[in-house]
Amino acid sequence: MEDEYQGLHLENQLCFPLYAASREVIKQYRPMLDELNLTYTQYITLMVLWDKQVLSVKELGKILYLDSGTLTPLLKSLESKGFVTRSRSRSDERVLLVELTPAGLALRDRAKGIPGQMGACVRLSPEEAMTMYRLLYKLLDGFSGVK
Amino acid sequence: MEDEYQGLHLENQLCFPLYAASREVIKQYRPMLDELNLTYTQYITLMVLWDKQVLSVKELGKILYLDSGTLTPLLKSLESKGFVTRSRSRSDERVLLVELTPAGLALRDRAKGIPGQMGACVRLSPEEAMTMYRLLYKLLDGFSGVK
DNA sequence: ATTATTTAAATTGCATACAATAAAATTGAG
DNA sequence: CTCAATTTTATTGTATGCAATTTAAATAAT
Repeated sequence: MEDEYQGLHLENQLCFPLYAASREVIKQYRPMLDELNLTYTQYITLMVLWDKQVLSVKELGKILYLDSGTLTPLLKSLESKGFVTRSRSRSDERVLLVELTPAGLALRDRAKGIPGQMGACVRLSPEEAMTMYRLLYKLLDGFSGVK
Repeated sequence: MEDEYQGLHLENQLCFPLYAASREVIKQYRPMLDELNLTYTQYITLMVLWDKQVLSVKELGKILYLDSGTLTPLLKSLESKGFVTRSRSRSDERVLLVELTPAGLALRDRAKGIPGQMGACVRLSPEEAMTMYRLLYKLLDGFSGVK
């Protein structure tokens, strides 16, 4: 006796725990990020900038899987907080360059304890975390270009 | 030579591929769900109702990890589309009961191919998918109650 | 029974996400 | 060169997410 709707049960989905876990993890960040006056999306945006210093919206979007519809207001918010500057490229006026300010750079020091704190509240062994990491990237990579 | 900001690199995060993969997976659903006039969140809500038929907002929220701030407008939208009814419980007027309509039930038939289609576009072996599934639930369970 | 507490939804306000469209600048074909 | 196609952001509109507050109903304590 087959259940023709077998696939349509929440507990048989991979997408659902992915979606739920993503949101729960982001919730765990909140108390830490509140102290820095950052949201999670702003935090990962700064994480990219701490590495690169200057970046176009396009490049940022490619790295974060976000488009200008999300990034434009987010970057304006980071700008209003004094963490980044936004300016047009001289060589191509279409391109908006996002650059870290000294205040934005200084935030890195206040944020450096966060990964450790998050690691502590995730109940996965290092091996499990690494396995999940690899599988998540494999899943992500599997979508690229297929759009 | 230690990098004191080692933890603050996007590629060293578990949260980021989780967040990105979740959104990319949900994007893959869109063309299929558009045909049913459903969003992803509405889809998983119906998935619960296809199992239970009647449920309070509270119970639904517990299952989906969502609160009334998200569910109230979502359920009103599903109601306006004719897929669910919303009514107060007789025995406790605080409780709002959500119930599937015949049209909502009928959607299940049009949706039954979706899990298979999604499975096909996820480039993970069954074993990998199962491993990820288990790890995601382990991660999720690790947060319960720690709030 | 009356009041204080608790509980379930709804509401409010803010910040994403993202599709679709628009606007401005650049590039490329003829 | 010149105009059409392309590229990069910005804007618009819709739908979440979620913290915080409010409202209404039920329960508990006295």
